[in-house]
Amino acid sequence: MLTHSDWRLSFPGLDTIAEDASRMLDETAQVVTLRQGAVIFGPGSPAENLMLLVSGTVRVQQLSEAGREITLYRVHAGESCVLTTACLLAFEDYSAEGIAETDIQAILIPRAAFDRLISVSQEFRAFVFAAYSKRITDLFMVIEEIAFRRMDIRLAQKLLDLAGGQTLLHLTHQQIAIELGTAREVVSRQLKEFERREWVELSRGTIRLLDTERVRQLAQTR
Amino acid sequence: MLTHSDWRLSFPGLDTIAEDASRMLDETAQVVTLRQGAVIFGPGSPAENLMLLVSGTVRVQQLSEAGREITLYRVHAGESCVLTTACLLAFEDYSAEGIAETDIQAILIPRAAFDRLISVSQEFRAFVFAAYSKRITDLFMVIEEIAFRRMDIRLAQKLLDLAGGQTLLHLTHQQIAIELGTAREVVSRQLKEFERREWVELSRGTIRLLDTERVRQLAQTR
DNA sequence: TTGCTTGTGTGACAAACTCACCGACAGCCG
DNA sequence: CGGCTGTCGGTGAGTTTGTCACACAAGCAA
Repeated sequence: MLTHSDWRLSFPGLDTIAEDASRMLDETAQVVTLRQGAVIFGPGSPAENLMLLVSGTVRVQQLSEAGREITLYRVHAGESCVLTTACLLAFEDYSAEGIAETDIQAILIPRAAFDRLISVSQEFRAFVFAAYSKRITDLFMVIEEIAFRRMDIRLAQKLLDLAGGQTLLHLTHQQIAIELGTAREVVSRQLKEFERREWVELSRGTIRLLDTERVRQLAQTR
Repeated sequence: MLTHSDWRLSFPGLDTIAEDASRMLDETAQVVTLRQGAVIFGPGSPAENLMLLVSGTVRVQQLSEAGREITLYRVHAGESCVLTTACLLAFEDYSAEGIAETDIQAILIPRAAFDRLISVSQEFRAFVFAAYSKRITDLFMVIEEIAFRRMDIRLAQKLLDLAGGQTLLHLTHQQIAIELGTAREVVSRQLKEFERREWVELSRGTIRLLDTERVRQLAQTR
């Protein structure tokens, strides 16, 4: 008997959930679609739901008072935006914000249902805490990177990440600067240096990777 | 009827816990005492318990491969070390480590009991998620600071924090550098500058605050 | 005393950030 | 087509922060 909720199959850990909890999920979860650029949560608009991302990606970023930004992590399809749940249950406001990087499809589980599910289902608890664990270690990595790693290495790494196997990147230097939490000029200068070494080719709004191997070597430098 | 477990009174949120959960806490929780300097969790020794700190403080720090360190946050009496619980349930290893900064007394709640309590008690859930919320916002603040704030401002702030109302600080420059995730020389130079301005008086292993007001003014600069 | 460990001071240089400004490019509109 | 406008990228100059190397001072023990 197949329900309309086969979306659950794409969330490792939720597919094996017990019968009663499963029904509860089906009854309370609602599917939503959001356009690229939509602000999912942020200062002033606290999260009211646990969000499970079915398709698309969400970028979570931190804003500084001076107007600078840094990308903390991304939520991909099959993952959940759990950090909001802490605030979801603790009623505390967030200083970070989540933005739909593409059009997205997501499942929303309201606060009350989340609490009930946590209570009822061991599998759901495991799912939630595993997601927590991943996010928190992500945050630790971000801290380690900005505190201890050189910009050129971080930039090389980020280029590879954002390229995702492709060789063509459609990004402005400013966008990359936000990814790394640095200034646009720093990115421009580093990219120019990479271009001098013939690792990349630059043109307005795009970066072409010419020598992925060299870039990877730099990225893996400790 | 007073049980041996009045420690619970010092944990806001656990004092009002329901009868059955309360009993479960009493039965499974064990009190431990640890000496200053003890490593509570860290790479290689994953946390096996939720820890509630009755007295003393725990410093949680991140180590870099290059051997540098940064203090992420502190757990004080009446707080819990929840971030370990994520890993506790998700079985994932930690890249940070927790160190007893003083002799400490703590309550340990084993993994299985933690899971049961989460399931059974709404109050316990609220307690845990509130603790999560606080830690995560702490981490966000750390990220904002190291990414965007000037060292002199951060140093001023840290001096006030560590002084805690006193005017005498027994710390080496190296220890402060670890707090801020920077190099010892940077701290030395900044402190020397503060001394030239007659905000502090330096001597081997101690710092005396002379003009707390000026230091506070700098710390509050945006 | 002498020697050892640990903590601090400092100069020189490299990396990163800030500020100011300029020119190049794309899109749009007359 | 030409000119306007907003965005994007390049660059020099000055400051802050991080790195390296080393010198010196304070405390402690033999």
